[in-house]
Amino acid sequence: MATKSEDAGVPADYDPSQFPAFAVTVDVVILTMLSGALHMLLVRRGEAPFKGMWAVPGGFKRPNETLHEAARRELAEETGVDVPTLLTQFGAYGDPDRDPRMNVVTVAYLAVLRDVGAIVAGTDAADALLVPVGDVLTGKLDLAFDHLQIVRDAVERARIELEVTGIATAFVGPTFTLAELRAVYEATWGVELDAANFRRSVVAEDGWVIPTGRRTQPGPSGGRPAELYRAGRAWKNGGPIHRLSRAANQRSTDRN
Amino acid sequence: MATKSEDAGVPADYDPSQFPAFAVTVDVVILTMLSGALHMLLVRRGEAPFKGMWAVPGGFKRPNETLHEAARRELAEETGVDVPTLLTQFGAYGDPDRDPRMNVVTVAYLAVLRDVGAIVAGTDAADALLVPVGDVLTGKLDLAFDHLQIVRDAVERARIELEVTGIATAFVGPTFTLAELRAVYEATWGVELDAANFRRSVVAEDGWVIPTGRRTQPGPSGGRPAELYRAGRAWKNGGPIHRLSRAANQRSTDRN
DNA sequence: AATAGTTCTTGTCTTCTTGACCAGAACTGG
DNA sequence: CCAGTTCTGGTCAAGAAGACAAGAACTATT
Repeated sequence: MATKSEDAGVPADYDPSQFPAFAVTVDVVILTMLSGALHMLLVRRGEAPFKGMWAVPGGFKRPNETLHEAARRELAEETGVDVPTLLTQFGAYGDPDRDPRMNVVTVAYLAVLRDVGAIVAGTDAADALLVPVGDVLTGKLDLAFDHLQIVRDAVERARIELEVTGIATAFVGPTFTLAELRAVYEATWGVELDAANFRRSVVAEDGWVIPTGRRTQPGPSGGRPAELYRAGRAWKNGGPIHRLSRAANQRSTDRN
Repeated sequence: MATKSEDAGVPADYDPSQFPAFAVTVDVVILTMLSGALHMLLVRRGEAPFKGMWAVPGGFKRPNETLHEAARRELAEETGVDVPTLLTQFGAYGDPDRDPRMNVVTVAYLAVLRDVGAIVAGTDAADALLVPVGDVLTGKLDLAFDHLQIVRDAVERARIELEVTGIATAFVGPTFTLAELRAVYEATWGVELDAANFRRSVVAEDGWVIPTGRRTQPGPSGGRPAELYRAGRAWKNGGPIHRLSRAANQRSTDRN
């Protein structure tokens, strides 16, 4: 492959058989819901470059593991969680200058967890931190390397996954109210959804959520107690809630 | 990052600072429409391993180029086309045994072209070939390395791109009939669409296709001559045609 | 030239989904 | 007991999607 040599911009002395060596790392963007807002896990770098800065957790891929195994290992090392509800590869990053030391290509994964707060605090509270995703995206908190771009892509991917796989139940606890579930969509998509219509769509999707029969204690502000549900089966494609209505679709042309 | 060492399965003597070296390659799955069916470009391998077998075109990433630049270079080397209508990264593959010689991590790109047939024939007809994607997916034609999986993922990505970006016009020529455009959807998704309803949806999406006023010559079997359109602007999210109707959505649970 | 066959285009009709909104139910606190 | 809050259930209208029929414009055949 690539045996033609007359193309412009290709150095004549370039010999593909002497391939250049790269370091390969795996970075894992860990998302979770915390008090109604989307949060992510960051770690503080202990070494140069970018020593002391916050970064997405990650590390070198080992020769005898797959990329997915490497991502799972990194996730377990950072949080102790070994079976994430969602662990998806969403991008590879290999700009020549992304690491000042050497040529590093990183493969980025998205993990969605529930109750990561307590876990993280117990594991490595000193140099790990859960921050609102908004603080990262707005630049209030700046990250090492090209990790800002990686986080941007991760969030965009999470938005898509939410729509096409209906993975919202991955964000919440083992039992949840429909209001909690709705908050996942609202925080991730930055929209407001009508509670009544949301309920109708969700329960209509047969088998996606299962009523437990129990109820919550109402919050301090009162209100009717909500019914508790647990997650049913997930969808391969097509969750119950959709971001772009057909009408809004027309108008979404002139956004961004 | 990854400074904890008490986790199970982590060799105690593992030192991340001595990172292992990988070769990084870029593979480009090139899709196009040919006589109503989805086709892809394959090249014959000239060297071991898998010498003589068909494979997805690709090659080593160079230290001073980005992954995207590498993909574009490979595409140009294989087809001579330098400005593809779509060039999207869709996956990274790094299983330890995917290349028997050494540790190779490959980053895979999807390119969608029009009129690639003539171009390819003129460039390197000897060891390049346009084959129906179906022949690859069904295993009628088997590929080197893990390229079958890469092609599977590429096609799945193309299906999604078709829906969310409305990139169908990338497959057809500079001017086209709505029947040709419909064939893109039908071939990619494996469905049949009602011609009347398709037309209605497409022209309703203001600015997506632009009528030229001209008409085609009818085919040998007669028929009313079709109006010719050219591509308008593309969509960032939400094309005019959608794969999963809400009703079909319910039933798509038990597929695959 | 008349007719049949093919393909593209236009129009109608029904069904389903979506979004908006209202009212009742079940709780809290004063 | 009452106001405030939150959840649940219902109605209603606008819009989209799919099925289908019919007309328009061409080729080929008789």
